[in-house]
Amino acid sequence: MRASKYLIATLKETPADAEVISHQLMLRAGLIRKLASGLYTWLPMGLRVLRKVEKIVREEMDANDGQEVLMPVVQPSELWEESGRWQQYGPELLRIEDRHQRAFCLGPTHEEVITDLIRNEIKSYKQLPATFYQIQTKFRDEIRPRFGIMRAREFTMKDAYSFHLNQESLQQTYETMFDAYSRIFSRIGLDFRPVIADTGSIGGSASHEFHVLANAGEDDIAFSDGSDFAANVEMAEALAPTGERPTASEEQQQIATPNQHSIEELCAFLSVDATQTVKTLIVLGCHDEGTPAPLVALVLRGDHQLNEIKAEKLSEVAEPLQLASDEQIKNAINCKPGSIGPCALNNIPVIVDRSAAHLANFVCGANKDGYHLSGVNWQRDCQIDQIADIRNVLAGDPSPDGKGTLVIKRGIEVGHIFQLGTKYSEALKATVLDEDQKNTVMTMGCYGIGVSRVVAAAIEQNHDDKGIIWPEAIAPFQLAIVPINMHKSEAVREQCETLYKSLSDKGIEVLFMDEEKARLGVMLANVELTGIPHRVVIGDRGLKEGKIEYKERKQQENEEIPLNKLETFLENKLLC
RNA sequence: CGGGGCGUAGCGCAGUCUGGUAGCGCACUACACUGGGGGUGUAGUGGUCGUAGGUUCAAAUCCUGCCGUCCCGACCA
Repeated sequence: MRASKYLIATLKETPADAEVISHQLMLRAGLIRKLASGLYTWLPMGLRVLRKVEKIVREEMDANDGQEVLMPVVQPSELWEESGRWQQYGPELLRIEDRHQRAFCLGPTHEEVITDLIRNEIKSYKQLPATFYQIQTKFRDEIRPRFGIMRAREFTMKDAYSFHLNQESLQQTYETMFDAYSRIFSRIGLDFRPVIADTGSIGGSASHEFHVLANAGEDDIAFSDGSDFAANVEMAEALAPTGERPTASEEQQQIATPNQHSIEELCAFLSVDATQTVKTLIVLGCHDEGTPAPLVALVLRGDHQLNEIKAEKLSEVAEPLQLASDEQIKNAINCKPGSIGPCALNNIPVIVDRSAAHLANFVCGANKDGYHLSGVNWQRDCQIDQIADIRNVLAGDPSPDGKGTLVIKRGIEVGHIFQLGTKYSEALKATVLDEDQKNTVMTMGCYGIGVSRVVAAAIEQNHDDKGIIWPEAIAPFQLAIVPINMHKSEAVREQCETLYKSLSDKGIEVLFMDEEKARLGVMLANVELTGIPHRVVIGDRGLKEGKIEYKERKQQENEEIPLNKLETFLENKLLC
């Protein structure tokens, strides 16, 4: 490609509304432009990168018996009514009407459509297992689109769905996909980790996320330093403290604590450590529609944070988790939220986190405004109805597999695989005839990759103060040819043209900075900003000495390559 | 959904408090000089000041509504 015929839309200054580095660099390098909140146009340079990611994903899916299809973005509401998600999904599902006032939505995911297709097309167990995938535009009306392409409303996703006669078959394909995903992200050149994950709104049982480790990530990932355990913090189990609970040695006392509400304030006021305190959260319990919600108390050690996902999974707790209002608390306990404790809560069930349950002689609210209790002990002073794991793990906690301690890092979720089971096949009655001529509901898996998000994640992980440093596998171009004073030197022009033609003919993707009179500094800055992995600078001075200057984007130093060996040198570097 | 910021040329911003000719830098066009890391000069192109209404002789500027956009929060217990 010749730069003179290519839109190199680089910006000198960082657009004011870009917060994270990948968003800034994608705008500055001229990969994307914003159309509206969460909606982006891919410019030529950016689209080349996106297509390369797609190509790698496609190759690995094809290599594992994935069959590519392409489903519509617009989907009829009837299918979503059938699966129950028309009600469940909430405002993230963008609903629209056609001219006949028929309801449709823009597809945020395609379980319904693929299941509908397959129930009509696959009738026999002999056709199973089968995996179908597409690389396609998804739309999710996010509460808060942010970080550019990282959390956009419209984005490119690879979604795959597998169909099976039974769980064993699903398990096999799940493992195949797990390996395929690992190969995909390795080939792209990312530092990633597969982690145990929650299934969220897609539903199902087993699930892994693939995370690219980067500070801009929106998820916390817990790793063991002593094994390969890795899980999303949402899912990482917090083990019960070992050993016996210390014995009760203090008497319970009521202390006046005027205007001390938060754990921090309280600890400072009483000079106690947060680990010797207990906080009590009042949430709504499970209830039938129309009846008033009962209350449930969740008790945590003062320095711990409630894990909403874990709490929601308790049968006593309403899903989604909802904190009781100040008024509900006032009515039931007759105090403000800042003074609640687990003692004498009348009929409110008390669910205690494992760590909090292990405390003795602790401090908690007195259920009376302006007072706390000290020297409190379980059983002696207050009841435990249930002990459960309801907190987030912290760095330094023991690993749930018993080996090592946990470290917490930020991750960008780029892939997610699920064992769906029969959630959708049952709802949509997707069955096949099995060996015994019985109708059997198919078992399903689904597998997603945020293709456009991968591009942003790659930049988060690979950049410096000059711009992007693309992994070779997804760089928009492999090599940039930068001439010096080409309009004044026929020799330079000839050398550049020859090299450009020869390498291009061999299939190497070359960007030839052929613009007349372009200044060297500008060209080099653009080549660096756009992250092209290799470059040669060709000028009269070097030609006279029979040398060409070569530099790799990720290296600091130039190399001098003898002119007569240049082509071989570059072919060795760039031809796979 | 709650809170806050911002909206003036493609980008980055000043001007708004205290109403009176629409500004600066980058980019872009032409020419000249320069020519091994975003160079210099001269001359230019480009703006319904987000939008609707109000106050006023006069509104980018004051008032009101709306829209857009970005950030933070949604755990005092």
